[in-house]
Amino acid sequence: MLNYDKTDCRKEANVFKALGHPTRLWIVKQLADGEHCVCEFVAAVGVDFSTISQHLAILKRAGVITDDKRGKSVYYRLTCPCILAMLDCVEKRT
Amino acid sequence: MLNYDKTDCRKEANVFKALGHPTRLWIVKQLADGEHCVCEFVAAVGVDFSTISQHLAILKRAGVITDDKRGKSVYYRLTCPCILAMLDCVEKRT
DNA sequence: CAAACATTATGTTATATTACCAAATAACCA
DNA sequence: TGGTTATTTGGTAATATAACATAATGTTTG
Repeated sequence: MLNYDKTDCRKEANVFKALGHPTRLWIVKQLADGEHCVCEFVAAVGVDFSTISQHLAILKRAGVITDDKRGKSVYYRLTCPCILAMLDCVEKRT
Repeated sequence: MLNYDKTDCRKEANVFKALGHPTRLWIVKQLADGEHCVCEFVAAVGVDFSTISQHLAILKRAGVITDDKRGKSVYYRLTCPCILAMLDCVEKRT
């Protein structure tokens, strides 16, 4: 007999939700090879600084990425390599 | 230099988006051990048949699950075991 | 074939997300 | 210090999603 607890999967679902946006997923993929700065993302994606910043905040809140302020710039990187395995899994099926 | 193609990650992001809802993620977890029928989910979650069916359709469209009609019921199962590795990765970090 | 059951589709409303702008904050340099 | 660059925050409008009720479709079984 299956048993559902509403609060059970909320936090975990949030990680997937964070990855569930084309721009955010792209950002995560770029971080696979190493850290990047916010301005690089802004230049490549071609949206407002604030939009990228908001996407980064969502990924950070979900625990997928972490940041590091050096000089004038903020650099982001993945918190854990298993994220990459997840990407591989999804790439294989699409 | 980073390069962003808008259509690039859309389909892959859709897989994550499908998993990014508490009820849908719970459903996927239940399928980890083997197939289940729609009516089992409805009974456990306590929402409308149509709501569960809609969630299942989203997961199916994303390619995460597949269905199999036998007798009066429709049984769902995961399309690929690597989904489970993704769940493990996320569980470890939450 | 028709009744009964299981699932899907449609329309609607409440809520959540997205992206932009403008303003605030922070770090460096002249 | 004052100016410039890099980033975050808050407000807002357009769009997307979620959940429900109800209607429609499809299958099995009598």
